[in-house]
Amino acid sequence: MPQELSKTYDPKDVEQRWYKNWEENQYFKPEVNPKGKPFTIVIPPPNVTGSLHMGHALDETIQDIIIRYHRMLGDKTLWLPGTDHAGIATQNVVEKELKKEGKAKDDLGREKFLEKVWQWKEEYGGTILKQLRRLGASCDWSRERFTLDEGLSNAVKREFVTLYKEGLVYRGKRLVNWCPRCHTAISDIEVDYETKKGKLWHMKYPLEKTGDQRPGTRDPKIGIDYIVVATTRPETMLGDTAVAVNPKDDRYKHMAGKMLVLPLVGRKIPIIKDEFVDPEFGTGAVKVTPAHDPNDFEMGERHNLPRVNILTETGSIQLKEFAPAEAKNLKKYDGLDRFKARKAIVADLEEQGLLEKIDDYENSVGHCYRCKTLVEPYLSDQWYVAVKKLVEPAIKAVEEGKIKFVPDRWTKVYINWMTNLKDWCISRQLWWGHQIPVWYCTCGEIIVSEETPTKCPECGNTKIKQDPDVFDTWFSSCLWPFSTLGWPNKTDDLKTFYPTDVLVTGYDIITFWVSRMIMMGIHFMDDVPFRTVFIHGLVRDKTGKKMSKSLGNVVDPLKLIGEVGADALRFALTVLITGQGQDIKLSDDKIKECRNFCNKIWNVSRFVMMSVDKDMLKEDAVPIPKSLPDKWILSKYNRAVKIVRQELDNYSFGEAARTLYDFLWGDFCDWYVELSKIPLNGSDKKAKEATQKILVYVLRGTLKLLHPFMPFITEEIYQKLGADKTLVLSAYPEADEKMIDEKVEAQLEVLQNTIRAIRNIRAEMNVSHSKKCKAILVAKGKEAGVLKDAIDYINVLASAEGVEVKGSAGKIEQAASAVVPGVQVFIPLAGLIDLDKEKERLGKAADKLEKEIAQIDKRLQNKNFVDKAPKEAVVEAKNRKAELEKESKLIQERIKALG
RNA sequence: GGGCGACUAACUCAGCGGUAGAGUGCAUCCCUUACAAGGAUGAGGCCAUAGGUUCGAAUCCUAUGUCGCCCA
Repeated sequence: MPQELSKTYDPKDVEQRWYKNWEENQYFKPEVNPKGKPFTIVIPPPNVTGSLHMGHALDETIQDIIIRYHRMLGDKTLWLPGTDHAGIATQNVVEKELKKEGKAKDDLGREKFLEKVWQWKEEYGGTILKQLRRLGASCDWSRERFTLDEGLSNAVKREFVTLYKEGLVYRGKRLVNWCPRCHTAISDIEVDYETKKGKLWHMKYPLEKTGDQRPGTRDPKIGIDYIVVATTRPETMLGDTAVAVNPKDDRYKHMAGKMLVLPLVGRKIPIIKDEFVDPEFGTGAVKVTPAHDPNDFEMGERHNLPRVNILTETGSIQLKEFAPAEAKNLKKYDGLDRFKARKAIVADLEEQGLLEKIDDYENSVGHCYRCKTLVEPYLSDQWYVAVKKLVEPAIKAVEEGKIKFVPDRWTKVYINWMTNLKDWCISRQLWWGHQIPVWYCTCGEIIVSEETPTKCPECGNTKIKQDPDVFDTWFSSCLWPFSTLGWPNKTDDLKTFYPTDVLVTGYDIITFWVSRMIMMGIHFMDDVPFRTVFIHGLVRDKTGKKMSKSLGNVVDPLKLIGEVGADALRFALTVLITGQGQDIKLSDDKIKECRNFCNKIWNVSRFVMMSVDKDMLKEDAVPIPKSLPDKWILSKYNRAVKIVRQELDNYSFGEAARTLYDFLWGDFCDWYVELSKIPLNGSDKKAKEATQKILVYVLRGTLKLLHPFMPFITEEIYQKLGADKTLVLSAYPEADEKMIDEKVEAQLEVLQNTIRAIRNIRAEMNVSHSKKCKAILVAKGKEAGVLKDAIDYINVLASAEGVEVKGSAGKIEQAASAVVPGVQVFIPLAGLIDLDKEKERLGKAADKLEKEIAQIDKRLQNKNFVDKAPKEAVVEAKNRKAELEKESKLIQERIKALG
């Protein structure tokens, strides 16, 4: 009985139905393979505010392929899902919501605001995890975690308190990257630098008047000597506490040690000498603002300069750190935004004749990676991780191969970055996150504790105040590979699943996340967090541009899933993965190609189901091949199994997908299925039965091979074939090496070549498909044997009839002909062939052969080649030449025969 | 300024020492009882450039160019 299947594959109901089934049956729990060896991946936790974009789609598809493969290998496989609380991003989202109601977070207060965020999280936060299900991700949802969970919060407290006790975290007043819009510090790597066109202002700083003035550049208006300094940030001059020159700079030798009077402010500042100053830059003299520039900060340290913080947290001028007399001079600037202040200050300097000139200048400026606001170097109290001790073992682990980067080139990037790592600012002036477990007492005592203290242990005061800041989100996500498994508790999961096996992520967060997990994993677990890091490229649009909202080139994976199905999307992303981990250019064409592939799978399955009795569909035994095509497809199939397994083991996902595509479409559909139609429609019952069994066997095996890549369609068909359990838990096929038979493959190639030659002649001679043609095949030995057995196949596949196999050509004149290795093909076309055209066709074939022969000949005549190349290479070349010469000779004879 | 990567058919990319490949597109033919989301056939490439290593280089090395990333 033929099965009833629609003519095209429709993924819509299939995908949702199967995911529900899998989830309900808890197939994704590691416990389904209780005896297997543990295999673990933790998901790079997406932002809880996020929704699925193409980058996720690629990342999760790769992980799902690995996970499903290992599950089918019988491993005790865990893919642990979850989300990240994403401090700044989430707080921003909720603040925006509040703004719509005309409120700010300070109107609510910390507690109420946090309630709001939690509410928001409960309502909208899970979206991305639901979307992962649409993609087919086989995560163990019973183990889902969130970085602000109670357990993970405890882990962060343990982390901080331990590091504090070890002296690896400290509090310091330093310059941080400050986002005036987010009102928080951000770490060095959260700053994006952008080259922008700006100005270089040249300002005159007058020398303090003393008795023995030396000749300098005399400004007649001011009447005293001055120094010109160049700056891109004129407004920060309010905070200048020195001017620096290079000690080797002769121009300023006489001025060092003198004092200047800072314009507008009236502060007396020294001229100092520092190697850091580049004499080539500007005038060779630079203003030093220790509170507002990282380099100046360091210079300030070296020369013991005071720091004057001139900005508020929102980036406006503040006067509270100025001396009273100075503040009085500056009243007009108080509260001005930094950009307005710049204008005012430049205008005032100009008015006083202290602005020499303004040049155009390009420099790179830091922006907040979250909100793109210009970042301000800002002096404030922050907590830092002293990374030096953590970095060393983290580098060593990678150098010793305990962690392997795939592709390997990322190793260098990682080590290079780690080597230059600076201390990590971990406090953030936000509300959403893990509040820092530090309490301050009025007596000056600092209490660092996992438990919330009720009073000061020193003075007994109960009015202690917790640090209002929270931790950088990455300070919690760097624990992810073990905090999610229960750490700091010694849970069974932790024992079983740590270290995890693979981490899959894009190269953009090697620095943010991967490196920090390695540091913390080694530090707290005494073992690496994962053994392999698979780094993939980023998904770009079809022209190679980054997908972004502003460019309007974002492709929504969910929309695509709705249109073509998750399987097609997954497969498109997978086939585009390259060995070098290049960025992926996703195009509509590729998506369409993969949707068509789904359809191909669907239809060949329809064919198998229509061609095989229902009870035979269920048979799972390895079939016994009868015919040459039978042996051939089993050889090709087992070869594919072997290669795909190797490729999956080597993380060559693109290769594996392409191998399967080529096998299923190129070998199975184009050849075996077409060849199978002969025995299926023939009278030889045994041959028919063998073919049917092989069709089912190879199809079922291929579905298994494909399942990690395309879970839905494969399960749907697998079940339609009749199965008593899910494909999710079936065993991944193993190659039977005995079935791989090169001789058989070579024999079928003779058949393929012959059929292609006949088809070619027919096409060139415009013989319509419906018109059968006669064919005479001249061959000897093995080739003759193959062809004699294959006459029925040739008849059908090449639309021929009356095919003869002969030992020699004899007299054949009115015929088109072709030569393939071992076989001469003649198509008698009495009166139909155009002699000139046929000669031209043969001539072209002959030319091609001659060219190749000449090439090989050149090699063989090279004495060095014959002497030095491996013997096999020489023999191969000789054989090849002989074969080509034979073909060439036959064609030449043909041309002669045509006259 | 330092580093990394890419440059192969019209397009997107494989291949990474021994006869240049795929998909799409194009051209021609075909609605042949799995599939027109399909089948068949064909055209199309001094593998960026210049040196070098090698018997032999798209493949390894060294420069150069163009483009793209990362770090300072």
